[in-house]
Amino acid sequence: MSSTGDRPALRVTISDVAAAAGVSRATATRALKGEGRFAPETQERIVAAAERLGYVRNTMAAELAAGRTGTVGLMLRDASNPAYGLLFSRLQDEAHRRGLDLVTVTIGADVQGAEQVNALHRLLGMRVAGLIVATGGITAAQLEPFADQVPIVRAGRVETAERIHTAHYDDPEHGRLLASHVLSLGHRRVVVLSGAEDVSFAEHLRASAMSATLVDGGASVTLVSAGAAPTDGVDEALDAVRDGATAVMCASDYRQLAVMRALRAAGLSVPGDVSVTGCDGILPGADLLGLTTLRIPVEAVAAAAVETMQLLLSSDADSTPTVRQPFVGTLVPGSTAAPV
Amino acid sequence: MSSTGDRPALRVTISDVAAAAGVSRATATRALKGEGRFAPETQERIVAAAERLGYVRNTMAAELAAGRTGTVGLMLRDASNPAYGLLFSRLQDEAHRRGLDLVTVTIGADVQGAEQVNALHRLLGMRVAGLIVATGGITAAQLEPFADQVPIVRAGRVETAERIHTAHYDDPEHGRLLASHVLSLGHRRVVVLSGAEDVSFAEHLRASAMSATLVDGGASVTLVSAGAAPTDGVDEALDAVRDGATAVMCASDYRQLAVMRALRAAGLSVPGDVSVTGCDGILPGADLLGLTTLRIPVEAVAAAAVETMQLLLSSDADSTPTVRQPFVGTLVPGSTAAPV
DNA sequence: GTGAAAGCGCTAACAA
DNA sequence: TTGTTAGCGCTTTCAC
Repeated sequence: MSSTGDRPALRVTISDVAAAAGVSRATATRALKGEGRFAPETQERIVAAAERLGYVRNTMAAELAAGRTGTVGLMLRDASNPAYGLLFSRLQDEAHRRGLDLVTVTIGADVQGAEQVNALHRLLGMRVAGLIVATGGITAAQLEPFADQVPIVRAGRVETAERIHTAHYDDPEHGRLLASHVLSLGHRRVVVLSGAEDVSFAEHLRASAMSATLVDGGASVTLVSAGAAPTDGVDEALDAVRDGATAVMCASDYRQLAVMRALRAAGLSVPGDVSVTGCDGILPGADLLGLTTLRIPVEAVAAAAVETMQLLLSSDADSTPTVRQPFVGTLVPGSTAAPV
Repeated sequence: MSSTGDRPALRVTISDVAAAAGVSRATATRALKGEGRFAPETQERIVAAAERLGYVRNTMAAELAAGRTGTVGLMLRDASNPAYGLLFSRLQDEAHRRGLDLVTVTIGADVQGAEQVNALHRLLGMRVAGLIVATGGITAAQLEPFADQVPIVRAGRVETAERIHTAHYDDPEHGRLLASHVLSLGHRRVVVLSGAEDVSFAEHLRASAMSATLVDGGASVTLVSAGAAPTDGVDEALDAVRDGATAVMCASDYRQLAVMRALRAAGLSVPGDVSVTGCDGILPGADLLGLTTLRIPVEAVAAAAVETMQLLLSSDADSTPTVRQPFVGTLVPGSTAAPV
């Protein structure tokens, strides 16, 4: 970028406005913010001048001088996943409703590593007033050092670290609900298809709970722990089906779709030959496909996360005990799972 | 990172780091940035001190002092729509690939109005180096005053205003491609279901092109201009079908889903009784539903938008002619549209 | 190679 | 009611 010298038009400062209105900078500040004391007609003049000049307050300078920040930072995971996109949207709505300004940075493809820390630093560097973390990619260890500088709320994923608050999906319960449903349909030989623990912690939690519940219910379980791609592990799942399994429980709707594609390609019918379930319930059109799934409580999590943040910002954060709120979604029985 | 008792919980400034390393602030700045002159071993000491103290540079102060900003602002529309979620994701990826930092603000539910301007000001207030606008909700008139202060690239939607660059979907062409497909299947009585012009400009463009192409092809067209909700106008579309129309062309996949639900509820089969098409092609699972649609070129638009921004940032922006790049997607013939 | 000093644009006491 | 005076944390000449 070029050095000093040229004159970007955006350099309308409050001094310009003050000069144009014939007052001091301090007065201009007050009038523009509508705080403190000033004559109404002075304000009019100042506001008019500001508008005429196209003045936009320099937030950096303002917050630097004021020593505080009005915005909350949001760390988001890749929004190409509709579940995250929706969470993003709802967080934003809720923040807006509560008068909080959100600024977002997202994490690139590399699940962990420098990228994450970089994004975190970008936000912290802005001296955000609080941090909402909606990505599993960043670890508690990376977050914790900053927990006493700024309130941190994790949204979506559970968190065990002290001082980091959460509003999260009750993934184990989701797994249980789905498994109970499958059991109630009479299935006793079930494949559980999930991302590995380090690939998707949420899927891991769901799958573990599914397996446990199924086993408790007297079913035999084939656990397929796969990679991040939805198609990973699908072949193994199909093998198990050919081997006699009557149901495939997927830890996410993405995997469920992949399984259904594969089954279709293999000439197997759903739910005739095999029942299939997923989890998330966010996909538009899931109803038309008849997906058996569990709708995760995105709205509740978003609302709770923002509410908690607001609480932390207004109260003496240090004295607030760590907030941990799990939310349970609702089972969506579809036509992809039927009695055995 | 292990915890230490002496960690200063509150803001560590560069002065602290400098003091701890026994140098001046100026030296600390240089060493930390790796620019300018400094002794390697001095740098080591400074970096070590910074790490030990948990120093995070205050971006606001840094950019204020330096008089420039390294980040590009992104204005985004509600990401609960997967098409926008994906665009968001790809813009982010591309920016990262090119070493641009993106900071995002999104627009709440109110399609136009103060909210939009507020978001715009938030970004401008941060003195972002550039602006990528990925929401139709903000008008050229609102953008234009700032076009000579900061480079602006609109992503996704076409733009006619001078000085505002674009990388956008060629919606009219998309409409044409879909309509040609429907014509080629032999349909001559077609319903076109779209959001009204002020509700979704993209849908409007597509629908207009569809209608024109259909009429040119000798078909008779019933144009249903509906509200924002996908279910709006569906009843009218169904009436037209009962009246003899053999195809319903929807301006978006969301509407297509709504139509298919309604048809199913009405006991009509697709494509037996009526063919249906949509547009977007982003929905996961669209293939399983057999949706006939058009996959919009999200990746290309994102890449072009970011590339253009980078160009504008590095070149003398004022002398760069307005860049306008339309991108055409690919037709996805599905099983929802069949010969008449 | 390093430090001293002068701000960036704004806000917040405290005077006037 | 308004202006004056200090900075916020950092960068950046320009001497040393």
